[in-house]
Amino acid sequence: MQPLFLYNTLTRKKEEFKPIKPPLVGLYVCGPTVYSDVHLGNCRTFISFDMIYRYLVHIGYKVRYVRNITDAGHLEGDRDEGDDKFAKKAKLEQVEPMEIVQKYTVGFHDVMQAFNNLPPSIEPTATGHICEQIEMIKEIIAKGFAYVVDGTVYFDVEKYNKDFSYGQLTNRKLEELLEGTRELSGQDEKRGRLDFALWINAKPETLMRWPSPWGWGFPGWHIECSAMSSKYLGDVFDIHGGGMDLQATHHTNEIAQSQACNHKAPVNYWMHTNMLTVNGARMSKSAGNGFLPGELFTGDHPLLEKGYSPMGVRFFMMQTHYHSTLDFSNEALQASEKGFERLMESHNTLQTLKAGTTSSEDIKALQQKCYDAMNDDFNTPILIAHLFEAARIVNSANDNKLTVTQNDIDTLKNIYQHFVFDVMGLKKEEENSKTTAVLDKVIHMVLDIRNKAKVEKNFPLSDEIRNKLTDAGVQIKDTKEGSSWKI
RNA sequence: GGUCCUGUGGCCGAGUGGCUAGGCUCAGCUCUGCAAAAGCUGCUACAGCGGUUCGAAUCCGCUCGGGACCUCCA
Repeated sequence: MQPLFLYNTLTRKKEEFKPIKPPLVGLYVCGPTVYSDVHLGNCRTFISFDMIYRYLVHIGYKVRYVRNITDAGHLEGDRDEGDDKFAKKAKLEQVEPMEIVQKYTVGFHDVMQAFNNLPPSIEPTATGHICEQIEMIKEIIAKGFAYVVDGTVYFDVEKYNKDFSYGQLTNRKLEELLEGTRELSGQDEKRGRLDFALWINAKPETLMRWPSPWGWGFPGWHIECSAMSSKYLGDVFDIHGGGMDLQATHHTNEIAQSQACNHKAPVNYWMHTNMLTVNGARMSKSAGNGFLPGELFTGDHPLLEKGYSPMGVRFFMMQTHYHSTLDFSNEALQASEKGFERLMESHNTLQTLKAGTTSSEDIKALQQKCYDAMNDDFNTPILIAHLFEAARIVNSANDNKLTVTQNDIDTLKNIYQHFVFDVMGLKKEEENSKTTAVLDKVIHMVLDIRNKAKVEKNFPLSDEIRNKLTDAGVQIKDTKEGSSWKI
C-alpha cells in the first residue's frame, strides 16, 4: 500500500496515516442534530467524509465508519434551563419529540441518498445510548473531573487542565481561553466559565428525560460522541472528523471527557472540513442565509437561478479541497456542471473507443498521478485535473488524433470506475430506462429523416429538424459514423 | 477585544522556493453544407510595500481587504 498523508488538526501537520490495527480503520464523524432539515453545510461535511471513507475502502482498508444521530440533549446554549431542541420544536409543532426526530432523520437519509453518500457502518443515536453516557459521566466524576450541582453535572475544565492540556486541538492555552471578555450571565452554578454540562437536570414538565444517579435529566451535547465512539471504536481510535465549527468547543470537550475517563488521548487523527459560504458569508442555521438541499435541486429559492442536480453539486464540491472554504454561487455551480457533463460524456465515448496497435500516451503514469493526488490529503481538485487529462486523451483518440492500445483503454476504464464512481461517489444521472429506450428509437427515426434530407442537400429541412430538436432540449452530434443525440 | 485562517488571471479553484494545475467563459483555427460536439492555439495570474535568496505567488515583516472561532451550528 502506498503511503497516505492527511492533515491532522491535532498536530497541524500533514502526517502519514498509520492505523492502529491495519487493515482495520476506525472512523467517527459527528452527524446531524435532527430537529430540522439538514442544510447544505452539513451535507458538504458528510460528502467530504463519504469520499474519504470511499477512498480508504478503495485502497484496501476495512473501515468501520460511525456517524451518530443527535436526537436528544442538544441544548440551545450551555444553559442549565429549559428544554432541549427537540422538546422545543415538538411543543411548537404540537407533536411528540420522537416524531420530530423521526421526521428529520428520514429527511436526512433521503438527502444523503440523493447525494449518493454510502450509509455509515453504524449510525448510533444519542437516545439509544443513555446508559453508556451515564456510565461515562460516573467515571469522570469518580476520576474527580466533574461535580454535581442540583442534579446537573459539570465538567471541571480548570481542574482537568492541571493534568492535561484542554485547548490543544485549537492550539490555545487555558489562560487565553479564560481571557475572553464575554459576560458571565446565568452561569452562577458553574465553578468555571469554561465548564460545560455533562448531564442536565430536568423538571417534570420536560418531555424528554431519563433517570440517572443525579435525578431525572438529559445528557449534555458533548458526552454522546465520547460515549458512542468509545463503545464502537474503542478508547483510542484512528480518525475523528467533523466540521471546523465543532473544533473549538465540541471536539475539544470530547477529548477532555475521554481523556478524563481513560487518561489517554482518544483519537490519533482529527480531520476537519471547512465551511460552506454564500456570497462570502458562512452558511449557517442562525444566519439564515442557507437554502435546503431540496431547494437547491429544484432551484426554488431567491438565491438560485435554476435547479442543480445532486451529482452536479457533488462534483462542484469535489472541485474544492475539503479543507478550503467553498463559496456557493450560481456562476460557479453552472461552470462545474458543464465540466461534469463533459467528463461524463468522455466516459460514454470511452465505452466505444477503438484500440490501436501502438500507444502514444502513458496511461499508467496518469493512473499513478491520480493515486498521488488522493494520497496527498485527499486532493480531489488535483484528481479532477488528471481526470480531465484522461478525458482529453479519450476524446482525441476518438478523433484519431492519438492512439491507445486495448491495454490503455482498460486502464482508462479503471481510472474512471475507481476515481469518478467508486472514490468520488459520482454517478450518471438516473434515467428511466424504459422511457429512454422508446425516446431513443423516436429520435433516431427523426434523425434518419434528417439524414435523408441532408443526402438530398435539403439543408433547410435538415436544419429545421435540428433546430426544433434543440428547442426541445435534444442536442445533435454529427460524426462520420452518423448522428447521435443527448439531452 | 482576544485567537486564528485567508487574499491567485473575466469567474471558480489547485499548487510547489526555480520546471506556466484544471474547469468555466471569451477569441481564433481544424473538422463540418452550416452548426453543435471534439481537438488545437491564444488571453499567462498570484492584494500592496519592504526583506531573506542566485531565484519567491510560494519563507519573513508591515499595510490594506475578506473570513472563522471565542455563543447553538457540519
